Amino acid sequence: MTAFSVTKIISSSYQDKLDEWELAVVDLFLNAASSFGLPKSYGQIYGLLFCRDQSLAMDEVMKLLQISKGSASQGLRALRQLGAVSSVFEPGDRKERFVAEIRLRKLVGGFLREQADPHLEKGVARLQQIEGLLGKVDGKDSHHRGLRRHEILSGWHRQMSRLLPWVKMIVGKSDRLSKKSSE
Amino acid sequence: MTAFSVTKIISSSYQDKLDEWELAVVDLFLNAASSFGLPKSYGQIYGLLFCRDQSLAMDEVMKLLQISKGSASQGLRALRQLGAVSSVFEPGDRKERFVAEIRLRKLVGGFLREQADPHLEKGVARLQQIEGLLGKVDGKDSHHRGLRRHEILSGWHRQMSRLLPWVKMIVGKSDRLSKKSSE
DNA sequence: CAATAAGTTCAAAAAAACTTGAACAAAACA
DNA sequence: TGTTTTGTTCAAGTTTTTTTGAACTTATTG
Repeated sequence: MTAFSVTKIISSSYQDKLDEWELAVVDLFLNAASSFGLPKSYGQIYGLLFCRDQSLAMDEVMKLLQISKGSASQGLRALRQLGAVSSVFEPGDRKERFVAEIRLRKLVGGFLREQADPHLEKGVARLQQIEGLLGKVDGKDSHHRGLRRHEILSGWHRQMSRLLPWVKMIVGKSDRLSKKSSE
Repeated sequence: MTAFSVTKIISSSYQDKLDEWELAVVDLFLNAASSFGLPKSYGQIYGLLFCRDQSLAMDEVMKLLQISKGSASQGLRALRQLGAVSSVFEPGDRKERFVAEIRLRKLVGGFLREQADPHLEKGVARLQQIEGLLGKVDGKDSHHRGLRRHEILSGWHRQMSRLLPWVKMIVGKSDRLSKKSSE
């Protein structure tokens, strides 16, 4: 390897420890990830990338956060799938490098697409299953009760389906506060 | 104890096993609870009560779902706290009995109040903490970057604070589908 | 082509979350 | 007041989830 590869040059411009405020931001996202039902390491990784102007490669993420190769690899993949992170390739470098998506609308949209939408789809199947089971029910009383519950659940499902598009619309429609594209 | 206490009379009108469709509904709520970050047993308990017209007492919930005293007690308490379940006292009975809240707006409202609102409040504190740490930062570069990130996070916080009231409004504002108050 | 580098996979270890049940407290009864 | 019923608490056990790291695949370099 050349003594002055792009990797070396770029890497050398980073410290191997975080500023205190960066640690606080990473911790903030760690907690946020937890409460969204995502692994903490995802939050840490996103938080780190969120703090940085320059893209980071996987090994830098590992070193800065002191997490394993496996966590870094899986976390970055999942975050990209969610649209929370995107990868860039610096020309002349083998490594894949990552940057955080900071437009809230994109983040919320990705989360809803990957987490909420699948649940709604499974909901349809479940409602049909319940409908099926209501056929072979013993008592007439229970059957009637079941039908009423099925109607209620269908109504909820419909309302949730209506709500999600609104959420996607509302988030990110406000006046700009910060200068650059934080939506 | 009197041979014909109210408890005995009420209890005897219940089977000790669920209909198939009820099992499916319980399972549906078990999964729903998981994906909202709540323990599965909370979902089961809510699902059971959701199926029933009559209120159930804790021991009946335990028997029907085959869960422990501890789970039943904690689950019912948490669900009441969330506004997903309310308790009623049949006159002349010592036991506390429970019914499910089936108005979606109440459910969503309770969930947001108990889960989302606290996070937003903690968020304020965290933003202040970060602001504080930005004071004692070494490099001028990092300081500037930190300020920009703080602005972004503040913007997100503001937007989320705006979103929640909308969600509470939108859910439950639709035309009625079922006859009785399922909102 | 061998050697090196980047990234993925997955079984096992570690950590976190949930459930259980026995001991305890509080209230109602007789 | 002593007994019984109802409900809570929490340490220990169980289950689930997350993380780790060694082995592996793929791609690049010399």
